[in-house]
Amino acid sequence: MSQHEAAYRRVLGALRGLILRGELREGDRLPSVREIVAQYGVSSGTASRAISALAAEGVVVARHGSGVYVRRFRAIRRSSPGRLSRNLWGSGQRISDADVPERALVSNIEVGETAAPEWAAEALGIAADSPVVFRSRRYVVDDKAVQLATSYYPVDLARGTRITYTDTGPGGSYAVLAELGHAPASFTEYLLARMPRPDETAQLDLPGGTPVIEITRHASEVGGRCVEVNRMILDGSAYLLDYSFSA
Amino acid sequence: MSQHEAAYRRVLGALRGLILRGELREGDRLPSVREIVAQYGVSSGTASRAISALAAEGVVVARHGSGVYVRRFRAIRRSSPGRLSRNLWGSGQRISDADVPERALVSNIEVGETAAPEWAAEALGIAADSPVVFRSRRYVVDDKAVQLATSYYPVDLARGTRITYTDTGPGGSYAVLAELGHAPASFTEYLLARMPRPDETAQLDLPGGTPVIEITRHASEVGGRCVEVNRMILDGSAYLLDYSFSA
DNA sequence: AAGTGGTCTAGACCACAGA
DNA sequence: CTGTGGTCTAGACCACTTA
Repeated sequence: MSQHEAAYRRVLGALRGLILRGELREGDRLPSVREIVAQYGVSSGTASRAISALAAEGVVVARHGSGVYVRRFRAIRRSSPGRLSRNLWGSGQRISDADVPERALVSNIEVGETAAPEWAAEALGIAADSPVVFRSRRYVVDDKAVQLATSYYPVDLARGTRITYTDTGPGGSYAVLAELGHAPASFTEYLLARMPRPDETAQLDLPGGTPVIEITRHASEVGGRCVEVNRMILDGSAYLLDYSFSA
Repeated sequence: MSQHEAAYRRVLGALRGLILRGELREGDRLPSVREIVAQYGVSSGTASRAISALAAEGVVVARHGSGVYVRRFRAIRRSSPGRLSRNLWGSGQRISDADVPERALVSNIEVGETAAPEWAAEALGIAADSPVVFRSRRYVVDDKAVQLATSYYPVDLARGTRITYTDTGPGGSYAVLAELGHAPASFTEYLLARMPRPDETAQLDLPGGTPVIEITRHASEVGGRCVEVNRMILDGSAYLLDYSFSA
Protein backbone atom coordinates (compact mmCIF):
# COMPACT_ATOMS: atom_id res chain seq x y z
CA MET A 1 0.00 0.00 0.00
CA SER A 2 1.94 2.99 -1.03
CA GLN A 3 -0.28 5.88 -0.15
CA HIS A 4 0.41 9.54 -0.25
CA GLU A 5 3.36 9.23 2.09
CA ALA A 6 5.53 6.14 2.08
CA ALA A 7 5.05 4.09 5.22
CA TYR A 8 8.74 3.89 5.99
CA ARG A 9 8.90 7.69 5.82
CA ARG A 10 6.09 7.99 8.29
CA VAL A 11 7.94 5.72 10.70
CA LEU A 12 11.19 7.52 10.03
CA GLY A 13 9.62 10.88 10.75
CA ALA A 14 8.10 9.56 13.95
CA LEU A 15 11.44 8.22 15.18
CA ARG A 16 13.25 11.40 14.23
CA GLY A 17 10.59 13.31 16.11
CA LEU A 18 11.32 11.35 19.26
CA ILE A 19 14.93 12.42 19.03
CA LEU A 20 14.33 16.03 18.06
CA ARG A 21 11.82 16.50 20.84
CA GLY A 22 14.33 15.15 23.29
CA GLU A 23 12.28 12.12 24.28
CA LEU A 24 15.29 10.12 23.18
CA ARG A 25 18.70 11.48 24.04
CA GLU A 26 22.23 10.67 22.95
CA GLY A 27 23.00 7.07 23.72
CA ASP A 28 19.35 6.07 24.27
CA ARG A 29 17.98 2.98 22.61
CA LEU A 30 15.24 3.21 20.00
CA PRO A 31 12.23 0.90 19.90
CA SER A 32 13.16 -2.49 18.48
CA VAL A 33 12.17 -3.55 14.99
CA ARG A 34 9.48 -5.82 16.38
CA GLU A 35 8.09 -3.08 18.58
CA ILE A 36 7.89 -0.80 15.57
CA VAL A 37 6.10 -3.52 13.61
CA ALA A 38 3.49 -3.71 16.35
CA GLN A 39 3.18 0.02 17.05
CA TYR A 40 3.02 1.31 13.51
CA GLY A 41 1.40 -1.62 11.76
CA VAL A 42 4.11 -2.13 9.16
CA SER A 43 6.07 -5.17 8.11
CA SER A 44 9.51 -5.87 9.50
CA GLY A 45 11.12 -4.94 6.22
CA THR A 46 9.55 -1.52 6.34
CA ALA A 47 10.54 -0.97 9.95
CA SER A 48 14.09 -2.01 9.14
CA ARG A 49 14.14 0.34 6.24
CA ALA A 50 13.14 3.29 8.37
CA ILE A 51 15.97 2.48 10.74
CA SER A 52 18.47 2.15 7.91
CA ALA A 53 17.44 5.53 6.58
CA LEU A 54 17.95 7.12 9.99
CA ALA A 55 21.36 5.49 10.18
CA ALA A 56 22.19 6.82 6.73
CA GLU A 57 21.48 10.30 8.01
CA GLY A 58 24.00 9.71 10.72
CA VAL A 59 21.40 10.20 13.44
CA VAL A 60 21.54 6.73 14.97
CA VAL A 61 23.92 3.81 15.07
CA ALA A 62 22.75 0.20 15.00
CA ARG A 63 24.54 -2.36 17.13
CA HIS A 64 23.79 -5.81 15.86
CA GLY A 65 22.20 -8.02 18.48
CA SER A 66 21.87 -5.17 20.91
CA GLY A 67 19.76 -2.34 19.56
CA VAL A 68 19.71 0.96 17.73
CA TYR A 69 21.08 3.93 19.62
CA VAL A 70 21.00 7.69 19.22
CA ARG A 71 24.44 8.70 18.08
CA ARG A 72 26.86 10.58 20.29
CA PHE A 73 28.83 13.47 18.90
CA ARG A 74 32.11 14.92 19.85
CA ALA A 75 34.39 17.15 17.81
CA ILE A 76 38.12 17.38 17.38
CA ARG A 77 39.23 20.93 16.72
CA ARG A 78 41.67 21.50 13.90
CA SER A 79 42.80 25.10 13.57
CA SER A 80 44.52 26.66 10.59
CA PRO A 81 46.77 28.40 10.02
CA GLY A 82 47.90 28.34 13.67
CA ARG A 83 48.60 24.65 13.34
CA LEU A 84 51.21 25.26 10.67
CA SER A 85 52.99 28.31 12.02
CA ARG A 86 56.72 28.19 11.54
CA ASN A 87 57.66 28.35 15.19
CA LEU A 88 55.83 25.12 15.88
CA TRP A 89 58.09 23.02 13.74
CA GLY A 90 60.99 25.38 14.24
CA SER A 91 60.95 24.66 17.96
CA GLY A 92 61.08 20.94 17.68
CA GLN A 93 57.40 20.23 18.03
CA ARG A 94 56.02 17.66 15.71
CA ILE A 95 53.86 19.27 13.09
CA SER A 96 52.06 16.01 12.65
CA ASP A 97 51.00 16.09 16.26
CA ALA A 98 49.74 19.63 15.91
CA ASP A 99 47.52 18.44 13.11
CA VAL A 100 45.56 16.22 15.45
CA PRO A 101 44.80 16.37 19.15
CA GLU A 102 47.52 15.83 21.72
CA ARG A 103 46.33 12.42 22.74
CA ALA A 104 46.36 11.17 19.15
CA LEU A 105 48.50 8.23 18.24
CA VAL A 106 50.09 7.62 14.90
CA SER A 107 49.84 4.12 13.57
CA ASN A 108 50.49 2.20 10.40
CA ILE A 109 53.29 4.44 9.21
CA GLU A 110 54.49 3.45 5.79
CA VAL A 111 57.25 5.19 3.87
CA GLY A 112 58.81 4.52 0.51
CA GLU A 113 58.77 5.49 -3.13
CA THR A 114 56.00 5.08 -5.69
CA ALA A 115 54.77 6.37 -8.97
CA ALA A 116 53.10 9.70 -8.31
CA PRO A 117 49.31 9.77 -8.62
CA GLU A 118 48.18 12.18 -11.29
CA TRP A 119 46.98 14.89 -8.91
CA ALA A 120 50.18 14.72 -6.83
CA ALA A 121 52.39 14.87 -9.91
CA GLU A 122 50.51 17.90 -11.16
CA ALA A 123 50.91 19.67 -7.84
CA LEU A 124 54.63 18.90 -7.65
CA GLY A 125 55.15 19.94 -11.25
CA ILE A 126 56.47 16.61 -12.44
CA ALA A 127 55.29 14.04 -14.96
CA ALA A 128 52.62 11.61 -13.85
CA ASP A 129 54.02 8.26 -12.71
CA SER A 130 57.39 9.83 -11.91
CA PRO A 131 58.85 8.41 -8.72
CA VAL A 132 58.09 10.27 -5.51
CA VAL A 133 58.79 9.73 -1.86
CA PHE A 134 55.64 9.10 0.15
CA ARG A 135 54.70 8.90 3.80
CA SER A 136 51.40 7.28 4.79
CA ARG A 137 49.99 7.24 8.28
CA ARG A 138 46.83 6.87 10.28
CA TYR A 139 45.85 8.82 13.39
CA VAL A 140 44.02 7.18 16.23
CA VAL A 141 42.23 8.90 19.12
CA ASP A 142 40.70 6.85 21.92
CA ASP A 143 41.14 3.66 19.90
CA LYS A 144 39.19 5.22 17.07
CA ALA A 145 40.86 6.01 13.73
CA VAL A 146 40.03 9.60 12.81
CA GLN A 147 42.35 10.48 9.97
CA LEU A 148 44.34 8.98 7.12
CA ALA A 149 47.13 10.99 5.55
CA THR A 150 49.60 10.48 2.74
CA SER A 151 52.31 12.98 1.85
CA TYR A 152 54.29 13.08 -1.37
CA TYR A 153 57.71 14.69 -1.80
CA PRO A 154 59.90 15.22 -4.87
CA VAL A 155 62.61 12.55 -4.96
CA ASP A 156 65.40 15.05 -5.55
CA LEU A 157 64.58 16.66 -2.22
CA ALA A 158 63.55 13.82 0.01
CA ARG A 159 65.40 10.70 -1.12
CA GLY A 160 67.91 9.59 1.46
CA THR A 161 66.88 12.19 4.04
CA ARG A 162 65.18 11.67 7.39
CA ILE A 163 61.88 12.08 5.57
CA THR A 164 62.27 8.48 4.45
CA TYR A 165 62.63 7.29 8.05
CA THR A 166 59.67 6.12 10.03
CA ASP A 167 60.61 8.69 12.64
CA THR A 168 61.55 11.98 11.03
CA GLY A 169 62.76 13.41 14.32
CA PRO A 170 61.84 16.66 16.10
CA GLY A 171 59.85 19.10 14.00
CA GLY A 172 58.73 16.43 11.59
CA SER A 173 59.23 16.47 7.86
CA TYR A 174 58.84 20.24 7.59
CA ALA A 175 61.84 20.72 9.84
CA VAL A 176 63.81 18.38 7.60
CA LEU A 177 62.78 20.35 4.54
CA ALA A 178 63.84 23.54 6.31
CA GLU A 179 67.28 22.09 7.12
CA LEU A 180 67.65 21.26 3.47
CA GLY A 181 66.91 24.86 2.56
CA HIS A 182 63.43 24.20 1.31
CA ALA A 183 61.30 25.39 4.21
CA PRO A 184 57.62 25.55 3.39
CA ALA A 185 56.52 29.17 3.27
CA SER A 186 52.93 29.06 2.12
CA PHE A 187 50.14 26.56 2.16
CA THR A 188 46.94 26.00 0.28
CA GLU A 189 44.39 23.51 1.51
CA TYR A 190 41.71 22.22 -0.85
CA LEU A 191 38.66 20.78 0.86
CA LEU A 192 35.76 18.74 -0.28
CA ALA A 193 33.15 16.61 1.45
CA ARG A 194 31.91 13.34 0.08
CA MET A 195 30.77 9.91 1.12
CA PRO A 196 33.64 7.53 1.86
CA ARG A 197 34.83 4.84 -0.49
CA PRO A 198 34.55 1.29 0.89
CA ASP A 199 38.24 1.10 1.77
CA GLU A 200 38.02 4.36 3.69
CA THR A 201 34.94 3.13 5.53
CA ALA A 202 36.96 0.12 6.61
CA GLN A 203 40.15 1.96 7.58
CA LEU A 204 38.38 4.67 9.55
CA ASP A 205 35.73 2.28 10.84
CA LEU A 206 32.99 4.71 9.89
CA PRO A 207 29.38 4.11 10.81
CA GLY A 208 26.86 4.59 8.00
CA GLY A 209 25.87 8.12 7.20
CA THR A 210 29.26 9.60 7.97
CA PRO A 211 30.82 11.77 5.28
CA VAL A 212 34.56 12.28 5.02
CA ILE A 213 36.41 15.52 4.48
CA GLU A 214 39.17 15.23 1.93
CA ILE A 215 41.89 17.83 2.36
CA THR A 216 44.72 18.21 -0.13
CA ARG A 217 47.44 20.52 1.13
CA HIS A 218 50.11 22.01 -1.07
CA ALA A 219 53.18 23.29 0.77
CA SER A 220 55.36 25.65 -1.23
CA GLU A 221 58.75 27.18 -0.54
CA VAL A 222 59.52 30.84 -1.13
CA GLY A 223 60.21 30.51 -4.85
CA GLY A 224 56.76 29.04 -5.27
CA ARG A 225 57.91 25.50 -5.81
CA CYS A 226 55.69 22.90 -4.24
CA VAL A 227 57.75 20.73 -1.89
CA GLU A 228 55.01 18.57 -0.42
CA VAL A 229 51.50 17.48 -1.22
CA ASN A 230 49.53 15.96 1.59
CA ARG A 231 46.16 14.31 1.15
CA MET A 232 44.19 13.74 4.31
CA ILE A 233 40.92 11.91 4.80
CA LEU A 234 39.08 12.93 7.96
CA ASP A 235 36.13 11.33 9.66
CA GLY A 236 33.60 14.07 9.00
CA SER A 237 31.68 13.47 12.20
CA ALA A 238 34.80 13.75 14.32
CA TYR A 239 36.19 17.09 13.19
CA LEU A 240 35.45 20.76 13.42
CA LEU A 241 37.86 22.72 11.25
CA ASP A 242 38.55 26.40 11.48
CA TYR A 243 40.40 28.83 9.29
CA SER A 244 41.31 32.37 10.26
CA PHE A 245 42.46 35.21 8.04
CA SER A 246 42.19 38.97 7.67
CA ALA A 247 40.50 41.22 5.18
CA MET B 1 19.93 -17.24 1.95
CA SER B 2 22.39 -15.03 3.65
CA GLN B 3 25.72 -16.65 2.94
CA HIS B 4 29.15 -15.40 3.71
CA GLU B 5 28.62 -12.19 1.82
CA ALA B 6 25.23 -10.54 1.67
CA ALA B 7 23.65 -10.85 -1.76
CA TYR B 8 22.95 -7.17 -2.09
CA ARG B 9 26.59 -6.47 -1.35
CA ARG B 10 27.67 -8.82 -4.07
CA VAL B 11 25.44 -7.00 -6.54
CA LEU B 12 26.57 -3.64 -5.22
CA GLY B 13 30.21 -4.57 -5.63
CA ALA B 14 29.58 -5.79 -9.16
CA LEU B 15 27.87 -2.57 -10.14
CA ARG B 16 30.54 -0.45 -8.51
CA GLY B 17 33.10 -2.49 -10.40
CA LEU B 18 31.45 -1.64 -13.70
CA ILE B 19 31.84 2.03 -12.88
CA LEU B 20 35.37 1.86 -11.47
CA ARG B 21 36.60 -0.15 -14.43
CA GLY B 22 35.13 2.45 -16.73
CA GLU B 23 32.65 0.14 -18.39
CA LEU B 24 30.05 2.60 -17.25
CA ARG B 25 30.88 6.28 -17.48
CA GLU B 26 29.35 9.45 -16.11
CA GLY B 27 25.80 9.75 -17.31
CA ASP B 28 25.51 6.11 -18.43
CA ARG B 29 22.52 4.06 -17.41
CA LEU B 30 22.89 1.07 -15.12
CA PRO B 31 21.13 -2.25 -15.74
CA SER B 32 17.50 -2.05 -14.73
CA VAL B 33 16.20 -3.66 -11.57
CA ARG B 34 14.60 -6.44 -13.59
CA GLU B 35 17.79 -7.09 -15.50
CA ILE B 36 19.68 -7.36 -12.24
CA VAL B 37 17.09 -9.79 -10.93
CA ALA B 38 17.68 -12.00 -13.98
CA GLN B 39 21.46 -11.63 -14.15
CA TYR B 40 22.32 -12.08 -10.50
CA GLY B 41 19.50 -14.36 -9.42
CA VAL B 42 18.22 -12.16 -6.62
CA SER B 43 14.79 -10.84 -5.80
CA SER B 44 13.69 -7.39 -6.85
CA GLY B 45 13.92 -6.14 -3.30
CA THR B 46 17.54 -7.14 -3.10
CA ALA B 47 18.36 -5.58 -6.45
CA SER B 48 16.65 -2.38 -5.37
CA ARG B 49 18.59 -2.38 -2.19
CA ALA B 50 21.91 -2.62 -3.98
CA ILE B 51 20.91 0.36 -6.07
CA SER B 52 19.83 2.35 -3.03
CA ALA B 53 23.13 1.66 -1.37
CA LEU B 54 25.03 2.88 -4.41
CA ALA B 55 22.88 6.00 -4.43
CA ALA B 56 23.61 6.51 -0.73
CA GLU B 57 27.30 6.54 -1.58
CA GLY B 58 26.61 9.29 -4.03
CA VAL B 59 27.86 7.22 -6.95
CA VAL B 60 24.63 7.03 -8.93
CA VAL B 61 21.38 8.93 -9.16
CA ALA B 62 18.04 7.23 -9.76
CA ARG B 63 15.50 8.90 -12.01
CA HIS B 64 12.09 7.46 -11.38
CA GLY B 65 10.56 5.93 -14.45
CA SER B 66 13.70 6.40 -16.47
CA GLY B 67 16.62 4.57 -14.98
CA VAL B 68 19.63 4.78 -12.71
CA TYR B 69 22.55 6.82 -13.97
CA VAL B 70 26.19 7.26 -13.03
CA ARG B 71 26.43 10.61 -11.36
CA ARG B 72 28.11 13.58 -13.00
CA PHE B 73 30.43 15.76 -10.96
CA ARG B 74 31.34 19.32 -11.34
CA ALA B 75 32.88 21.60 -8.76
CA ILE B 76 32.36 25.20 -7.85
CA ARG B 77 35.56 26.78 -6.57
CA ARG B 78 35.35 28.83 -3.45
CA SER B 79 38.63 30.49 -2.50
CA SER B 80 39.50 32.00 0.84
CA PRO B 81 40.77 34.40 1.89
CA GLY B 82 40.93 35.98 -1.59
CA ARG B 83 37.16 36.02 -1.69
CA LEU B 84 36.98 38.32 1.30
CA SER B 85 39.80 40.73 0.57
CA ARG B 86 38.95 44.28 1.47
CA ASN B 87 39.35 45.71 -2.00
CA LEU B 88 36.60 43.48 -3.33
CA TRP B 89 33.90 45.05 -1.25
CA GLY B 90 35.76 48.33 -1.07
CA SER B 91 35.51 48.68 -4.83
CA GLY B 92 31.80 48.17 -5.09
CA GLN B 93 31.81 44.48 -5.91
CA ARG B 94 29.26 42.40 -4.14
CA ILE B 95 30.91 40.20 -1.61
CA SER B 96 28.00 37.83 -1.84
CA ASP B 97 28.69 37.34 -5.51
CA ALA B 98 32.34 36.66 -4.82
CA ASP B 99 31.25 33.91 -2.49
CA VAL B 100 29.70 31.94 -5.31
CA PRO B 101 30.41 31.72 -9.02
CA GLU B 102 29.69 34.65 -11.31
CA ARG B 103 26.69 33.06 -12.90
CA ALA B 104 25.05 32.42 -9.54
CA LEU B 105 21.68 33.93 -8.80
CA VAL B 106 20.42 34.94 -5.43
CA SER B 107 16.88 33.94 -4.62
CA ASN B 108 14.51 33.86 -1.69
CA ILE B 109 16.08 36.78 0.11
CA GLU B 110 14.52 37.35 3.47
CA VAL B 111 15.50 40.06 5.92
CA GLY B 112 14.18 41.03 9.30
CA GLU B 113 14.71 40.66 13.01
CA THR B 114 14.50 37.54 15.16
CA ALA B 115 15.60 36.10 18.41
CA ALA B 116 19.24 35.09 18.04
CA PRO B 117 19.93 31.36 17.95
CA GLU B 118 22.20 30.31 20.76
CA TRP B 119 25.34 29.89 18.65
CA ALA B 120 24.84 33.27 16.96
CA ALA B 121 24.24 35.03 20.26
CA GLU B 122 27.39 33.53 21.69
CA ALA B 123 29.42 34.65 18.70
CA LEU B 124 28.04 38.18 18.84
CA GLY B 125 28.53 38.37 22.58
CA ILE B 126 24.90 38.97 23.45
CA ALA B 127 22.32 37.05 25.44
CA ALA B 128 20.55 34.19 23.70
CA ASP B 129 17.16 35.17 22.27
CA SER B 130 18.18 38.81 22.10
CA PRO B 131 16.89 40.44 18.93
CA VAL B 132 19.24 40.45 15.94
CA VAL B 133 19.00 41.54 12.34
CA PHE B 134 19.18 38.62 9.92
CA ARG B 135 19.56 38.17 6.19
CA SER B 136 18.67 34.82 4.63
CA ARG B 137 19.31 33.89 1.03
CA ARG B 138 19.73 31.01 -1.34
CA TYR B 139 22.17 30.80 -4.24
CA VAL B 140 21.23 29.12 -7.47
CA VAL B 141 23.56 28.05 -10.28
CA ASP B 142 22.16 26.59 -13.48
CA ASP B 143 18.73 26.22 -11.88
CA LYS B 144 20.28 24.19 -9.09
CA ALA B 145 20.37 25.52 -5.52
CA VAL B 146 23.91 25.16 -4.21
CA GLN B 147 24.02 27.19 -1.03
CA LEU B 148 21.88 28.49 1.79
CA ALA B 149 23.16 31.36 3.92
CA THR B 150 21.90 33.30 6.89
CA SER B 151 23.75 36.24 8.42
CA TYR B 152 23.13 37.75 11.82
CA TYR B 153 24.05 41.31 12.86
CA PRO B 154 23.82 43.11 16.19
CA VAL B 155 20.70 45.31 16.19
CA ASP B 156 22.58 48.36 17.44
CA LEU B 157 24.71 48.26 14.29
CA ALA B 158 22.36 47.10 11.60
CA ARG B 159 18.86 48.25 12.50
CA GLY B 160 17.61 50.88 10.08
CA THR B 161 20.64 50.62 7.78
CA ARG B 162 20.81 49.33 4.22
CA ILE B 163 21.60 45.93 5.71
CA THR B 164 17.89 45.58 6.35
CA TYR B 165 17.08 46.23 2.69
CA THR B 166 16.68 43.41 0.23
CA ASP B 167 19.33 45.10 -1.87
CA THR B 168 22.18 46.34 0.27
CA GLY B 169 23.77 48.19 -2.62
CA PRO B 170 27.30 48.05 -4.04
CA GLY B 171 29.81 46.24 -1.88
CA GLY B 172 27.11 44.38 0.02
CA SER B 173 26.62 44.38 3.75
CA TYR B 174 30.34 44.58 4.47
CA ALA B 175 30.55 47.87 2.66
CA VAL B 176 27.66 49.12 4.77
CA LEU B 177 29.41 48.02 7.94
CA ALA B 178 32.55 49.80 6.76
CA GLU B 179 30.61 53.04 6.14
CA LEU B 180 29.30 52.78 9.68
CA GLY B 181 32.85 52.54 10.99
CA HIS B 182 32.70 48.85 11.73
CA ALA B 183 34.58 47.37 8.80
CA PRO B 184 35.29 43.65 9.21
CA ALA B 185 39.02 43.17 9.69
CA SER B 186 39.41 39.47 10.42
CA PHE B 187 37.46 36.34 9.74
CA THR B 188 37.27 32.87 11.14
CA GLU B 189 35.43 30.15 9.31
CA TYR B 190 34.37 27.00 11.16
CA LEU B 191 33.70 24.02 8.92
CA LEU B 192 32.08 20.70 9.43
CA ALA B 193 30.67 18.03 7.14
CA ARG B 194 27.52 16.10 7.91
CA MET B 195 24.50 14.58 6.27
CA PRO B 196 21.74 17.09 5.55
CA ARG B 197 18.61 17.51 7.61
CA PRO B 198 15.37 16.85 5.73
CA ASP B 199 14.62 20.55 5.25
CA GLU B 200 18.08 21.11 3.79
CA THR B 201 17.64 18.18 1.46
CA ALA B 202 14.47 19.81 0.21
CA GLN B 203 15.81 23.35 -0.11
CA LEU B 204 19.00 22.32 -1.88
CA ASP B 205 17.28 19.53 -3.79
CA LEU B 206 20.04 17.13 -2.82
CA PRO B 207 20.23 13.63 -4.24
CA GLY B 208 20.79 10.88 -1.71
CA GLY B 209 24.33 10.36 -0.54
CA THR B 210 25.26 14.01 -0.68
CA PRO B 211 26.79 15.51 2.44
CA VAL B 212 26.60 19.19 3.20
CA ILE B 213 29.37 21.45 4.38
CA GLU B 214 28.31 23.76 7.18
CA ILE B 215 30.41 26.89 7.42
CA THR B 216 30.01 29.39 10.22
CA ARG B 217 31.93 32.59 9.61
CA HIS B 218 32.65 35.15 12.28
CA ALA B 219 33.56 38.59 10.99
CA SER B 220 35.26 40.86 13.52
CA GLU B 221 36.24 44.51 13.44
CA VAL B 222 39.61 45.77 14.62
CA GLY B 223 38.73 45.90 18.30
CA GLY B 224 37.85 42.23 18.12
CA ARG B 225 34.11 42.72 18.31
CA CYS B 226 32.15 40.33 16.15
CA VAL B 227 29.94 42.31 13.77
CA GLU B 228 28.48 39.49 11.71
CA VAL B 229 27.94 35.75 11.98
CA ASN B 230 27.13 33.96 8.76
CA ARG B 231 26.07 30.35 8.60
CA MET B 232 26.23 28.74 5.18
CA ILE B 233 25.08 25.32 4.09
CA LEU B 234 26.77 24.12 0.90
CA ASP B 235 25.94 21.21 -1.32
CA GLY B 236 29.00 19.10 -0.60
CA SER B 237 29.13 17.56 -4.04
CA ALA B 238 29.06 20.96 -5.72
CA TYR B 239 31.93 22.69 -3.99
CA LEU B 240 35.69 22.57 -3.79
CA LEU B 241 36.93 24.95 -1.11
CA ASP B 242 40.43 26.25 -0.78
CA TYR B 243 42.23 28.14 1.94
CA SER B 244 45.64 29.73 1.55
CA PHE B 245 47.97 31.02 4.25
CA SER B 246 51.63 31.32 5.09
CA ALA B 247 53.88 29.70 7.64
C1' DA C 1 17.77 -18.88 25.63
C1' DA C 2 15.64 -14.87 24.45
C1' DG C 3 15.90 -10.76 22.09
C1' DT C 4 18.09 -7.91 18.66
C1' DG C 5 19.26 -6.17 13.99
C1' DG C 6 20.35 -7.86 9.08
C1' DT C 7 19.02 -10.09 5.14
C1' DC C 8 16.11 -12.27 1.84
C1' DT C 9 12.19 -13.78 -1.06
C1' DA C 10 8.30 -13.79 -4.59
C1' DG C 11 5.27 -11.25 -6.03
C1' DA C 12 2.30 -7.25 -5.90
C1' DC C 13 0.85 -2.43 -6.85
C1' DC C 14 1.95 2.40 -7.67
C1' DA C 15 3.84 6.57 -9.99
C1' DC C 16 6.47 8.26 -13.41
C1' DA C 17 9.03 8.57 -18.15
C1' DG C 18 9.22 8.25 -22.78
C1' DA C 19 8.30 6.72 -27.51
C1' DC D 1 1.47 1.66 -24.11
C1' DT D 2 5.69 -0.53 -22.04
C1' DG D 3 9.45 -0.22 -19.07
C1' DT D 4 11.35 2.05 -15.20
C1' DG D 5 12.26 2.76 -10.15
C1' DG D 6 9.81 2.87 -5.43
C1' DT D 7 7.37 0.65 -2.04
C1' DC D 8 5.36 -2.99 0.56
C1' DT D 9 4.17 -7.50 2.74
C1' DA D 10 4.48 -11.77 5.75
C1' DG D 11 7.28 -14.53 7.18
C1' DA D 12 11.68 -16.81 7.26
C1' DC D 13 16.53 -17.64 8.66
C1' DC D 14 20.94 -15.94 10.24
C1' DA D 15 24.39 -13.69 13.31
C1' DC D 16 25.08 -11.33 17.13
C1' DT D 17 24.51 -9.66 22.20
C1' DT D 18 23.23 -10.13 26.69
C1' DA D 19 21.96 -12.28 30.68
